[in-house]
Amino acid sequence: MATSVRLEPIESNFLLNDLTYAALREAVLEVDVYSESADLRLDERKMAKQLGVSRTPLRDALTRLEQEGFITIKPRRGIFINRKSKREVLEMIIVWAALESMAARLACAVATGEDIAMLRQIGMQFPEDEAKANLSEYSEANIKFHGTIMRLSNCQKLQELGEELFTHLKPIRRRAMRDTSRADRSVVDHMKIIEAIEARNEELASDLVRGHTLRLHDYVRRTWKFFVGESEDLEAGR
Amino acid sequence: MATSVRLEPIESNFLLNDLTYAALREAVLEVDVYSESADLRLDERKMAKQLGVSRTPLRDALTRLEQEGFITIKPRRGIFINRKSKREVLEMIIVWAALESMAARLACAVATGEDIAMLRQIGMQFPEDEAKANLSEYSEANIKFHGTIMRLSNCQKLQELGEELFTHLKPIRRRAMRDTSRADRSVVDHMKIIEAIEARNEELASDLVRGHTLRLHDYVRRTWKFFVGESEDLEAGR
DNA sequence: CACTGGTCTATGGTATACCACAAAAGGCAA
DNA sequence: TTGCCTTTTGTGGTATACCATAGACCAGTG
Repeated sequence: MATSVRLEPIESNFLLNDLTYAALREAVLEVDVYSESADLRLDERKMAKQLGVSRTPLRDALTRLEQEGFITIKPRRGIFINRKSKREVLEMIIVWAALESMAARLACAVATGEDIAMLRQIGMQFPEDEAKANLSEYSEANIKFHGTIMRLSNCQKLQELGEELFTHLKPIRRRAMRDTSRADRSVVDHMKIIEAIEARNEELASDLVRGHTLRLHDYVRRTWKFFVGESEDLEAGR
Repeated sequence: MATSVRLEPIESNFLLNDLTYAALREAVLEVDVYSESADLRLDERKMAKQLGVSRTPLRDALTRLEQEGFITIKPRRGIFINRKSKREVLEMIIVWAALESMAARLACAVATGEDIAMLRQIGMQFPEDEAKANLSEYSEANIKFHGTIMRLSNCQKLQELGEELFTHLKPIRRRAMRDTSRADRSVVDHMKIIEAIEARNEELASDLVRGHTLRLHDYVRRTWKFFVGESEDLEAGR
């Protein structure tokens, strides 16, 4: 028998279309779509040259991004990064509320004690007063908190959809970050949510989560302006 | 001035990739993926020839279908139609429950009297006893009923996601159709839901809708077998 | 016969040439 | 100058040739 050497499987996901997709997606998400002057037009051939790939894998990536709703491809006209209207943002928040409140309900039923303990740990990372100070760090913990609730539901589909929504709201969050006024209230809300889940109170946990997110909805609805000329009425669910 | 005739814009969405996508999607949905013998392998070049297009628009369509989760493309291996595992189906039902219960809640707040009247009309189309008899027709009305609730929420995103889920569950519904035992219970549930929405009782409407859908979840969980060898434990949210 | 290593074939990935159409630019008559 | 028509240019769409690799196949060897 031959000598056997120890080898790890070599995993080179060297598919240009995947790499291109990843690069492009990140780039698109970085664009500050909410400045009036932002250039939302993408040049296919130019990008291909920049990335050093041909148009084919690039177009593959573009197709995916279009389907995910990040861009719009207008035949023979151009490729454009999508702005989300206020209405769309509000609707996404509503969907998020629907998903997360269901997740909280499931978490009450299926999460282990340790998982819930972890949730508490994350939620308590920043006491009320610290939250306002280190807003950026708190924001991280905040994201993690909500992500954890999704995870505790033990329902992958719920999680996936949540993450997708989250990605779409990323440019929004960047903007929301400056808003310090909401941080304190969040901390209190989170504590109550943790307690409800610890008590395995499905009804309460679900209500609290929904209420928490819908308060964000209301806040954005009342205080945010998006673009000049954008219709102010006809808002989601109102 | 020349005579001006009235002309509708000729919308020849003559983009091969779109047409290909539509055709392919329909074809894939028609495949009875739940027969053991079904051929889940797709031949790219062959399909291109059959459709009379080149591989390019076909691959575009395939990319989209893959992202929607209908197929999986394995580089240098082949293209395969996805089967949904029991777990996935159960998870989709849960997500559906989350979305529709939120929709019902919103409907209570924003739906017009006429809209609700329409909902009642759809819901009452088949009295309890008729439902079992014309199962196929009832199924149509049933779908319409739930779709209407989504619509009354006046939240497009909720609607879109619902429809997407619905499409994925299509092969499942085909199979569920034969199941007559659940029809009668549904009719009663629907009536209660209508009444709750008419009373603008958000809490109740939401609870009833969720309960209704989760009952389907439980039913599928307990009674359906998918494939031999598929794990019976580790089910969604249990 | 079992096994090893090379080779062939099928398949998805990639590059590229070309096409059709839209919009802009240019030209020309009134 | 104005309005209409032609030309040009830029864009995404499509076809196709070629490439790299997974896995089947096959032939030689012990």
